[in-house]
Amino acid sequence: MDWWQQGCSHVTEECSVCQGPHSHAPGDEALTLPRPCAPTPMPCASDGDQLSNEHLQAKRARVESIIQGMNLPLNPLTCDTSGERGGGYDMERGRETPRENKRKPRVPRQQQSDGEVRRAVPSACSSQAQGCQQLKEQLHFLEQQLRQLQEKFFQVCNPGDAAHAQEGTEKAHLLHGKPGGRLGKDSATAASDPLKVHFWRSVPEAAGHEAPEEEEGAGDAGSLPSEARVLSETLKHELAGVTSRVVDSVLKTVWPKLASHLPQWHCSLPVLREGARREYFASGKCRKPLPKPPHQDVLNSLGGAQAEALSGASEKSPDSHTCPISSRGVRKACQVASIGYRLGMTAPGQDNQLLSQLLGYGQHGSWGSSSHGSPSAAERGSPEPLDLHWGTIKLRSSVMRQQQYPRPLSPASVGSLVLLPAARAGCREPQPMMDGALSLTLRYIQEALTPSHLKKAKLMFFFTRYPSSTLLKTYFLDVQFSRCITSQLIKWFSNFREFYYIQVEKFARQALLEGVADTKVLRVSRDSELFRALNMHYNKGNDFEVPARFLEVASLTLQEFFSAVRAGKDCDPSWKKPIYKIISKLDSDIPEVFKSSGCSQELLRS
DNA sequence: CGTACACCTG
DNA sequence: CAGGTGTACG
Repeated sequence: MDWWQQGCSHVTEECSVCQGPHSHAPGDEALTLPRPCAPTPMPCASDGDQLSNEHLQAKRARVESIIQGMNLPLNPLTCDTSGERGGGYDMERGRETPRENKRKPRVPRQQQSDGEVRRAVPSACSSQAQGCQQLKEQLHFLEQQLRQLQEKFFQVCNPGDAAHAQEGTEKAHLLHGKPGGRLGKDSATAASDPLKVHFWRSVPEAAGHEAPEEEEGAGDAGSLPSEARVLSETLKHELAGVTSRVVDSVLKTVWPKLASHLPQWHCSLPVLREGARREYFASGKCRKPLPKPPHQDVLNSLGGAQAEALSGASEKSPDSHTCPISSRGVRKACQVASIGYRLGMTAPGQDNQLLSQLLGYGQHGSWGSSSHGSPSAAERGSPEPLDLHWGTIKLRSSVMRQQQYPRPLSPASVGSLVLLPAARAGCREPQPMMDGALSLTLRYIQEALTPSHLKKAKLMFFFTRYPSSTLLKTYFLDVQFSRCITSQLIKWFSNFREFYYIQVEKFARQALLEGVADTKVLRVSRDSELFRALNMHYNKGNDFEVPARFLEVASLTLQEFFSAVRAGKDCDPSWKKPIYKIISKLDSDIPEVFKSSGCSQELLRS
């Protein structure tokens, strides 16, 4: 139906850069140790000895890699710092002045200066005591995390489990390849299939499933070949050491800030950005080839991710998080996150939250449900704060963006939108389990545009056909603007306009052919064909009440086209320009509700 | 040179 | 809807 090829909203964009590398093991680039063997094929039952030996070797190498990686000096690899760091974008905003060029006569749509940032000042209440308590919890969690990782490793050391793991990986590949897999479905499927669970969910996450394995894994350490034993001991040591170092480092770095500005401490945590995107792609909505599923084994990725997270945590480049785009070399670290794995964790909800922050994973599936020991949580459609609803989006602590301001979602305002479902309280806070102070510190800024943003943009088109980038920034507060994001949004509106003008012109010509004489009769009403076409495009679900003003604009556009064509102006190559100019002045203000960060989310649901 | 835009194309 | 291209600015 649509004039463009349907079926691929390609919402993200920012970095086509990371696509290639997805297919190979992230660990390889990030870590220095070479891997002795390529991922071994499934061992045949027969030559078990040899194979398991190789297996061990490989594993050992990987473990060493992990360790190596962890010890690596916090290399600056968090996404790029190349010239185009996010910081520069604000420069664009000076352009508030409408450019009255010929090309695009812009309407001086004065932005209510009120739109000025209202910083959500973290309540001064964040006392040190509180912060301390939180830190303690975090540390505790980290420890658990570490233990988990160790156990996981031992588990993998066990040949049986190794095969198991691989199998899981393969399954995962299939899952990845399956288009149209929606989050809900994925998590549901995962829940029903142990193997998938094994892969998709954070290791320990499936606390229910894995708990036994953990013990088993730990117990098996004794039965391991001496070689492996040594290895395990070494690993334990290293891990322990690394953890304490990291913890110390983090604390040292963060504590000062913490005292004055509690949320700040997340600033030093890098964000791996690929996860979300992969999620989105996985949903089958992108026409670009899905990023190749991970070809490395679980251990490797665990190591990579872990190392990255850790090193990143102690490195505290304020810019480290700002990698809107490209920078291939540095990207790898991020790519690690694109693999669907999650580090295991046994800790309850709050910790999941933390980890997600640490690793920057876009969480899909539902940690919440598993951490609650209730697999049905996700299925029964009572989304945990972090799950499905937020699943496809890239999460990030807005604190990391000094420019952005934490803005509590406003269900109230969302509700006032003429949208179908009422705002869900659930999406208001990311984390219920978390103690108040901490949860207050977590706000999420998406780094990529999502389908919900698209939808929102379309609705906004009813009000503005020529939004300035400034305006866009004002209305898409929940996205981290980068050059790419901005361009993409601009492009969207450009596409909207294109469609709009094409439609109007079509109907104008049609009217002409039908012998319409009086321009005045050309009115776009809610039941006119033209309106239907437009509404279908920008408001598919018809869940938004199109403002009357838009009808007027459409009418005027129609009339303009009509007269122009009738006057034979369409011979002039640029005969539309005058029309564009006129229309560009008809933008109206966009309702404040669209500023609500919850708005996008709500839109997605309808 | 970078941005924004229209136009064309897939 | 995204890419690509050519144009028109500042």
